[in-house]
Amino acid sequence: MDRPSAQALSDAEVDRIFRALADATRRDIVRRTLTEAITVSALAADYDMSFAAVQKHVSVLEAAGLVTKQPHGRERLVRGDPNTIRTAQSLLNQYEEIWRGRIDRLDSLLAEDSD
Amino acid sequence: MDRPSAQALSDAEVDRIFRALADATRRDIVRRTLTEAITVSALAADYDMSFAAVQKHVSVLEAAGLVTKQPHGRERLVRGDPNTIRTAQSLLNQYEEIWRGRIDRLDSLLAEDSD
DNA sequence: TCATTGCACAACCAGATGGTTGTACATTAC
DNA sequence: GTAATGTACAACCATCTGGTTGTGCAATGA
Repeated sequence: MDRPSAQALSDAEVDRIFRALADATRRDIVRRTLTEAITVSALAADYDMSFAAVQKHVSVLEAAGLVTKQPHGRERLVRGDPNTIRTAQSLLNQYEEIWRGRIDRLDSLLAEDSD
Repeated sequence: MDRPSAQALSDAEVDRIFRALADATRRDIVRRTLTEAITVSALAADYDMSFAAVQKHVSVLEAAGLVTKQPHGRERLVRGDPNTIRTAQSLLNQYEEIWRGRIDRLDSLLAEDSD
């Protein structure tokens, strides 16, 4: 089995998820916002780059579905989305299963041989 | 627990792994080479791009550790590396655990309240 | 031997990425 | 009311990315 399974993602969506994860600052933002919602400016305060740069990182994460942004007065609360993380996990699981499938095939080959 | 755990990867290494996965052609190459070793030219035959382009994709995957290239006469056998897949999985697991940790903390808060 | 095949590598190009600064605007604080 | 804060967004820039073509060379096949 493969999990309740995310409904067929397009290549572009998968691209966006992995690409969003391929940056240390963005991974850090995900990490921090998984435990609690944090405003963009509170996030930005901890990185050695401009507010606008952090804003861009957040928007890349948002486009990938890894975080959501919720308006709260003039602030925007950023929260990590565990569902998209699980989507990525299940994608990687598929590769591992393909690999395990190969092993199974080798096994049955051996079984045939010993017939 | 977290798996036998990959030995501390640098940010750059993690970047490379996720970046390599953020391209549909490269994901397809990984998929195909997990079940059997395939030469670069055999891989290239199935994509609508030049041999050199596929060569580049393979080298991105190789730099990320997602495939290995083994010389075999004038050919190069490409095989997917399940270990690096598992490394990526365990990275994603960490995020899920962080999220679960948040839940646990909420639970203990509730527990305190009911004291 | 010599043509063909498989690969490596360099140069080049358009477009994406990751950063910057600057401007504008809504919300909150004083 | 006015200043300060938090965000959005555009323009700009250097570098990276993903493709191309072309050249060279080693291994294989005829």
